[in-house]
Amino acid sequence: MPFEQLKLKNQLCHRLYMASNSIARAYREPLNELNLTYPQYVVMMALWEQDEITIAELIDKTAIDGGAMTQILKKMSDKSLLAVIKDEHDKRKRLVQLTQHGQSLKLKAADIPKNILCKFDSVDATQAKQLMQLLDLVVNDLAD
Amino acid sequence: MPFEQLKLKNQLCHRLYMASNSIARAYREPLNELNLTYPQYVVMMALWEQDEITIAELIDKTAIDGGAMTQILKKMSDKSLLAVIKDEHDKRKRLVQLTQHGQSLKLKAADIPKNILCKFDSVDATQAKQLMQLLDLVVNDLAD
DNA sequence: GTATTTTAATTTGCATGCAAAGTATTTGCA
DNA sequence: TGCAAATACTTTGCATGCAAATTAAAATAC
Repeated sequence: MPFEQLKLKNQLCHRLYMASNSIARAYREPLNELNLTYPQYVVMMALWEQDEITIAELIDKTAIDGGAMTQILKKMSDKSLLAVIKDEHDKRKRLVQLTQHGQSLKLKAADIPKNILCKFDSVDATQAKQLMQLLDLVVNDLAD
Repeated sequence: MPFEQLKLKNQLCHRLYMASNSIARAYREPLNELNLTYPQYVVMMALWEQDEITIAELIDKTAIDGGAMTQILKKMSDKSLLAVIKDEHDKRKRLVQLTQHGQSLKLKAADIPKNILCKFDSVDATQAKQLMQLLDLVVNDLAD
């Protein structure tokens, strides 16, 4: 069959595109209640794990684009979720620090993962873990 | 361990986010040579499979947002890849039709999938198929 | 047969993702 | 010491993804 490799049903990239958009869409409602967008939620998760890190470290952990990160942090700062402060040791760097409000939001977010997971009727824990491992392989192979 | 469910390393959504962005980034270079963006490439693949379909069908096949589709088709039309024509039977609908140029681009695109696949050192064909099946489960479970 | 509802697209406003250019510091090296 | 190269961010311009409002036409209801 000619051009079989160009059919949409055979494209891993298109599956990833759809799956990524689908799951981001699924997060929209619960995140709206926290007044967070999905990338902002990712930033929050990174900071809940480790607070007061540089923007570069945040970019490394989240894989969010640097140009976008500046804007995202500005909006989050405007919402008093975090503050961006100067690093006195290296004035090129800036440190990101959660506010009390930002820290306290962790409690309200705690139920979100479970509420998303319960939408998966066909994917059990084993398959989810397997999926994550395969995605890690993809990401690593494509890393510069 | 408290809040384990909020750690980035446990988030399927973040894996999908990174994998989807990574692979879209990998397509950028080869697609630049065809003067196509990734969503435009998806539209082309859909049309190479079946030409002269309605915008709604194209949205259904590609899972591209309707609002974005209008803009994408306009740009592709400006590049003479396709034409959007009225459906005489139902004046609400519009049909998308590849131009000769659009059709001929299929030949130049034929090698792209292979060139992307060869970047995957750690993912063999079996794993790729498995990954696609798992992604299909995710997409189906999250479908409205 | 006309009003209501549904369907198909477009438009608008906001939030990224990304490449490329620009700015401020710090490093490293001659 | 002095300056080129590397770092850490920010800014800008373009292309979506998405929700919500809008427009046009067809399908249904009464």
